[in-house]
Amino acid sequence: MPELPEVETVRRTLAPHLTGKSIDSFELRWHRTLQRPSLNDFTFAVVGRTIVDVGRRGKLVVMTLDDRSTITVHLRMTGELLFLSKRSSERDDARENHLRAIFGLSHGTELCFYDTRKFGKISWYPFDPASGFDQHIGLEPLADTFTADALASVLSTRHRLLKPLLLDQSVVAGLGNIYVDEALFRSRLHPLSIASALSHEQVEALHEAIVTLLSRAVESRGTTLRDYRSGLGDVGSYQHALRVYGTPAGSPCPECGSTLERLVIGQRGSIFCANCQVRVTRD
DNA sequence: CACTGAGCCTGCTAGC
DNA sequence: TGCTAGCAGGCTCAGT
Repeated sequence: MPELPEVETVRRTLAPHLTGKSIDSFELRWHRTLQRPSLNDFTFAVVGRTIVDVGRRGKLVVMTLDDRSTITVHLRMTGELLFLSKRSSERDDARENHLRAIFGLSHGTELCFYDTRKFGKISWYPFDPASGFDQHIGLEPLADTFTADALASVLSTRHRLLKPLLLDQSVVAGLGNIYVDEALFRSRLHPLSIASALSHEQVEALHEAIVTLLSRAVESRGTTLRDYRSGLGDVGSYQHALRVYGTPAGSPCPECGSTLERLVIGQRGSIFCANCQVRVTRD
């Protein structure tokens, strides 16, 4: 499942190939992949424009066009954005039925959006600093502005369970189930802790864990458990560095050896060590 | 404000 | 071997 490091890797691999290319055509093969606006309006807005930047905000890939409007792509669970240097002839025939959208680009290239489970979304937003695509996106964990104090200020007012709060994209952007479980394990915090009850030292440990984890995962070009590929089709390698995610409940904790537990918290499977990870509930 | 559950989807797997 | 039921997961929306 692509989270921040995977999306950042997609962005980095696509950027040199997409920047400066113009969009010659757009083909939509699954209508719900296009979130907004309508197909007619989307096509009118993007065809003929040039891509001037490929950025990222949280888990969104953000392509800025020459009129400052933006195309955003959310990969959700199984989405893949692949750049192909030879239009259609390089496509994988076996996956043709998972191909949801195709941007025909200049120089005979194309950008394909594959998405097995059809959860991924493509949107277009006109340039508008007052109501852009990122109105409800929270702190950006790899930005300079993401400090321990900034994290403390968003946690301190929230009387919510820590894990669902960290998964909330309007609070911190880019974390998903894998990196939240890993960050909580590394910072020795129990997923059922109450966010507002954390001490400043505990927030600092959590901040340090998030930043270190995401930075290293980006360096490893992301985590490939099953579907994830970069913009050029390569797998990541951070799955080898995961400490608890993907481990079956009942396995020994890699830190203390006691039994790892699994709970469903906020409708998400969660793996943790009740011995290492302290449950902070006193507010 | 915080939380829960349904819905969106398909492929994999456990169990028969 | 072949079948089915259940699970996985990010996010949105409706309801409590």
